[in-house]
Amino acid sequence: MNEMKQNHDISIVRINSVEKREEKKELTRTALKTENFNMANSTFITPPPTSDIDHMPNVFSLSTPPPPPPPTSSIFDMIPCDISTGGDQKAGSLGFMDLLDINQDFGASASLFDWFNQNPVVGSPQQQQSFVPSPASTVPETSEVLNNPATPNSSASISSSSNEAGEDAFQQVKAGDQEEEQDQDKNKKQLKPKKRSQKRLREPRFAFMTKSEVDHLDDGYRWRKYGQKAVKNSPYPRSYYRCTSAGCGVKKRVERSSDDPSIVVTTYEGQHIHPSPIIRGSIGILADSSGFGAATSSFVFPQPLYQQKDASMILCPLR
DNA sequence: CGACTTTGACCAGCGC
DNA sequence: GCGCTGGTCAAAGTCG
Repeated sequence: MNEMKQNHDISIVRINSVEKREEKKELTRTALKTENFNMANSTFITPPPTSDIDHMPNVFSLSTPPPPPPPTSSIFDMIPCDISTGGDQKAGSLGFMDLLDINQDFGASASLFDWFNQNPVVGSPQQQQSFVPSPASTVPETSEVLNNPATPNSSASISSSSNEAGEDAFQQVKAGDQEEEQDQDKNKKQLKPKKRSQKRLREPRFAFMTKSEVDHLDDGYRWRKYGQKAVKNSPYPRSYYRCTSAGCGVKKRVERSSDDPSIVVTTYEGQHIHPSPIIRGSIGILADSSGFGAATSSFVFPQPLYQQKDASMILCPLR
């Protein structure tokens, strides 16, 4: 429980479903374009030298934070980060969904993905923030999450590569999702000849970093582990999980940061096509009130990781 | 006995 | 073409 009062870190990143290298190049370009968005009140991470950026797994521009949440009946403490003013970050009592402002109005968005789509980086420089990971933060190369674990103020970020190219790619992938799912089903059915001839398109991915003792955080969904691989330049293996719900192709990868073993990097890929089978606490309320978790929701955000005793996190916009 | 994990093998993509 | 790496498969093992 004390951990909840400690510094917590989590960052959430929307990952475009483009090939990793294209991602990297595009995002690098974006970062280079936006790296001068240094604001007086920002927690700005000094961009690395251009030559270093090539070696960075990714760089992201920070998406516009959601509008302030409406009054809520959540049983959780609602102490949302003051996004507009950079106010208190009383993360110790923040629920994960609260931190995400997920129980707020996502409008017509059926999902967080949709919401991200409808809320690209817009507006003033105060709203738009470049986010370039610190060179010291070398999350393993496959990690798409790249905030700085050592970011002061325990700040974390909802980040997205919300540049135009990224949006386009994201939209394209969304449009191709159904097709892809069908292909995946076909692949599953035609198991023996392990042919994956078609170039694999990536589903939209979210990644976040969690300070946690436990590798596999209980997010409310049921997962089946289907693989584990040693990660290059990291003593910690990466685990691969698939959602066990029939027809749900959501995957997640879990790995520990080699730099900070207390940080677990979780990457979600795909969209749940079903509500979470395990509704805890007020998440159901939150889900209902926001449309998240509804059967029609195309993506149900990971559930209350913060409720786990070994997990601690904070989610506030980096500024 | 079903659900899940472990683990070695396989495949695809990419860089050299 | 070859080797490396990430991602996935699937048989075997484990657990409740």
